[in-house]
Amino acid sequence: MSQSLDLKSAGLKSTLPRLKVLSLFESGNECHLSAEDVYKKLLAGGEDIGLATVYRVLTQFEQAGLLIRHHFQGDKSVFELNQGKHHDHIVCLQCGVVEEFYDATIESRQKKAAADRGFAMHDHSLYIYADCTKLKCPNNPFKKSLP
Amino acid sequence: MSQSLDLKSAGLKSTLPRLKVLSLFESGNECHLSAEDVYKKLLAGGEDIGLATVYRVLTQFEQAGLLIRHHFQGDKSVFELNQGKHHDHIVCLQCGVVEEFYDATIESRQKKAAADRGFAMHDHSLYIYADCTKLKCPNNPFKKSLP
DNA sequence: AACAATAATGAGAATGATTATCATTCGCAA
DNA sequence: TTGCGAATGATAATCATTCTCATTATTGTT
Ligand SMILES: [Mn+2]
Ligand SMILES: [Mn+2]
Ligand SMILES: [Zn+2]
Ligand SMILES: [Zn+2]
Repeated sequence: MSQSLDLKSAGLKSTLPRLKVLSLFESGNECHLSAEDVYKKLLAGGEDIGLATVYRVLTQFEQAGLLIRHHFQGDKSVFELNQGKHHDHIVCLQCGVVEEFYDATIESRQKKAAADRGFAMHDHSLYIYADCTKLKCPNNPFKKSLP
Repeated sequence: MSQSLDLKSAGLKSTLPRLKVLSLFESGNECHLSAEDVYKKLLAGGEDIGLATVYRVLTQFEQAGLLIRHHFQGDKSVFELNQGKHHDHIVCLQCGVVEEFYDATIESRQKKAAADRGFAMHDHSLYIYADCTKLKCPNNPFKKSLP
C-alpha cells in the first residue's frame, strides 16, 4: 500500500479514483498523458471513473507536486510523473513522440538571463518541436492521437 | 499604402479589417496581444470589426509569417509582430509584464540537443516565468488583464 | 463494527476560447 | 461598371476544462 502513503504524505485522502490515476502514471512507461488519455486508458482497463474526477485529480496531483503539467503545442495539457529530475522536451511534429533532455548550460543561462534583467525566475518551459526523421515514428504508441 | 503591399506580398487581399489589425501591431509598442485584446482595442479606437474576423486574420497573419503566436501560461494565444529577430520571453507572474531576450548559447545548445538525438529542430518555445520584483509592475499596461 | 462529520465523486450543466456556418458585402480584374 | 470569388460578421457549434450539487466514500471515533 505504498501509493496510499504517497497520497497521505501529499495531504490527500487515499481514494479509489486517486489510486487508479496514480497507478496509471507509476506503472506505465507512457509518460505524457492528457486528461482525456487518462480517462480513456482507465475505462479501457476496466476501471470506472468520471471525467470530472480525472481533471480534478490531475490538478490536485500537480499542486501536490506528484505530477508536472506541460503545455505542448496544441490546446490540451499533458501530465507526467514528477520524478524529481527536471528536464525539457523534444516533441516530434510528425508522430508526437516525446524525448526528454537536460542541458545544464541552458538551465544556468536561463536563470542568468532573468537575473540580469531584474527578474527572479520561478519556473520555465522549453519545448523543442522537431522531426524525428522517421527514426522513431513507426513504433510510437502516441502516433494515432496526434492533431 | 505600404501596409497594403505587405499584405499583397503575403498573398493576402488588402481588406479593411486586415489593415486595421496590421496597423494595431505596427503602430503600437504594446507588442503581445490576444485576440480579445485586438478586438477590444479596435472597438475602443472607434474601428468596427467582428471577433470572428479577428481570429481569422490573426491565424492568417501567423501562417503568412507576419505575426508570431505564443502560448504563455494560461489558455489564450498571444501574438506579436514578426520583426525577423528571434527572441524568447520572460513573463512576470505578478503583473504580466513581458520582457524579451536572446541568448546565442541557449539557441545553439537547443539545436545541438535535438541533433544529438536524431531530431531536426523545426521550432522551439522558451518561456521564463518570473517575478519582476516590483521593478516594473506599477506601470505595466497589461496589469489589469491578468488571470 | 457501526456512526457521524466531512471530503470526494460523477453526471451533467456551464464556461471561455476558438472555429465553423452561411447569408451578405467587398475587392479587384476585366 | 459589372461580376465573381473571396472576405466579413452575427451566430451557432465545438472543445477542453471547470462548476454544481445530489450522492457516496473515507476516516477518526464510539
Ligand atoms: Mn529546463
Ligand atoms: Mn529561442
Ligand atoms: Zn516522429
Ligand atoms: Zn511584475
